[in-house]
Amino acid sequence: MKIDKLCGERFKERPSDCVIDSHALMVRGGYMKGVANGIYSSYMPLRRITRKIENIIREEMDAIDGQEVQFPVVMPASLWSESGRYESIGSEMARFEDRNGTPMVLGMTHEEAAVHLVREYANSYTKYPFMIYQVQTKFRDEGRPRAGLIRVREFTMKDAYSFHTSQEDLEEYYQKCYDAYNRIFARCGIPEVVTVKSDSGMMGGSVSHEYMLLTPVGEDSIAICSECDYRANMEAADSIIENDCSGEDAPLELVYTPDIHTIEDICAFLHTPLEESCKAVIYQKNMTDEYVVVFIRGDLDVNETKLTNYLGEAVHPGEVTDDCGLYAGFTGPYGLDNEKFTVLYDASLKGTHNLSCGANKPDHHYKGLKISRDIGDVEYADLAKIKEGGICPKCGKHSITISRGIEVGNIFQLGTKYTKSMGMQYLDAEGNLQYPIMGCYGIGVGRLAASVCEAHHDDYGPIWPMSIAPWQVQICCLRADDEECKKVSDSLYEKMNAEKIEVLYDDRNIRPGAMFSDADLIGVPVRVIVSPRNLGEGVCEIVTRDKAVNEKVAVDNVIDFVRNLINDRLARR
RNA sequence: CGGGGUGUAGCGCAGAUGGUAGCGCGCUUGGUUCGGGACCAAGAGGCCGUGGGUUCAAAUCCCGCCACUCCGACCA
Repeated sequence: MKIDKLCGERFKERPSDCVIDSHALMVRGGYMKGVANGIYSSYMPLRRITRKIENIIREEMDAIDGQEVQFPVVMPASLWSESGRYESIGSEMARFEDRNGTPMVLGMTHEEAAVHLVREYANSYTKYPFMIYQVQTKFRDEGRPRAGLIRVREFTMKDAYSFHTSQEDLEEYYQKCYDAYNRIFARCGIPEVVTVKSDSGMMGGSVSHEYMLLTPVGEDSIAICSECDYRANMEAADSIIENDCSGEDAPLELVYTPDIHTIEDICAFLHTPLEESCKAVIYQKNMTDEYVVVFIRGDLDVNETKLTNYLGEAVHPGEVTDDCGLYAGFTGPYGLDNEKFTVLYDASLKGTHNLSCGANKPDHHYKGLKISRDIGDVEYADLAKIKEGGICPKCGKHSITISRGIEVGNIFQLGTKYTKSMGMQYLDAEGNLQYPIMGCYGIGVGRLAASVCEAHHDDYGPIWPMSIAPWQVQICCLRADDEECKKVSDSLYEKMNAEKIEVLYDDRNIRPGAMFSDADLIGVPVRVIVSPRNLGEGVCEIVTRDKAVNEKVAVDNVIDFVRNLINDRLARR
């Protein structure tokens, strides 16, 4: 490919609306162009990168006996009604009618399609286990796309679905997939990706892991133990709290606290630590608007995902009205009408005493609350967000740190949620009807490309690893108007093409500075610089984008040198 | 969904107190240059997001839409 015909503009100024570097560089480098909010077209460099990523994924999926298939982008709503998700998923699923008025959807994930594809075929235990996968476009009408390719509405995803006749078999395969994913990310140039335990969300199922690239620009928060190997998504991280209950129990005492609403203010007013307070956080159930009051230690926050999972239904922050029976800023456990509201206690309140809390009437709080004495036996649930410096659920030390990460892939043990709801069954060896157990496994291709860029770039552009670089070599003919320089460059270009070396050739008559800047933005790993100055010594200069190599090589040896460099880097994993 | 911001040339932006549009980059032509985004000269390129209103006169003031974007919520 010659660069003067390469579609896409490269430019100097950082676009003002790009927050993260990978986004800015991929726009500046002519990789992509926004079409609408969260929808992009790719130019050739990005397409070559994503194609290489897809092929790495295919190799690894095939290596664990995956079968590549393809599901449709457009599906009838009825298919999604079978699993119940046509009703349960919100506006992130695009819905429309075809010309006959039949409700249709755009695929945002393909569990239903996967079950549909194999449910008649896989009617005997002899056909299990198996895994099918596809690489395809998905559309999710996200409320808030952001950060270039990190969060978009339309994207390419590899999604895989495995089917098993026992939980043990699923777990064995899950582990294979777990390892395959690690190989994929390492081969794409980001071996530093870590796995974390995660919440399964709307996918259902129990065990799941997310593959995270740790970076401050990531949009997920992850709890990581600095002492052991515990890592979990904030949503899934168990919060463990130890309370010191030594000292005298104070009596319950009503205090007049005019115009004091927040728990911080009350503790300051009463000169008590935040840890000795009981905060009320009020939610409403999405379906019924019924109030849910969560009591939690004053220094902690409620994890809404845990709350949703505990209740089995979604909630939103509650709106406290004048006549609802709750007093904003003065809600507390003592004297609260348990019949009228769903009242929950976070485990952080277990074994506490001398708590400050609301008194369920305006301008008053209690101090000296001891739940076991003043309220009685209550059930405690883990509803709190883990916090920085918190206790590690695995090793028990105060060693939790919170990091940010980009989720580049995930794997789920789905169980029988879809096979049951969609009536997929097989006959086991004893002739009994059984529901197969499923796993599913996803990787966002574009997000992975952006993540590699985010992890490996400098001020001048991306530094693509050889395995996914848009081209392997770039020839910079520094003086296209110099006969000898042009002749040598042309000949190198021809030879590389003949040798199937992926080469981008720049023989434009532009100044060296501009040429190097463009090359930096395209991020090709190996650069061959041909100039009158070098040719005067009978050499070309070979440098790598990552600055590891910078050598003068005799013109006749350039091809060999480059080929070895490429092979070395491809062999590295 | 809540709260901000911005829409003026391909890109980045300027256009106080209303008077029919300008700068830098990029693009075209010619010339001089040539190892980290050169210089000179001459050009091309705009329904000022959109619909209303106020006014003799609106990019500018008022109202409504739309789009993009940032922070937060939500998010297989």
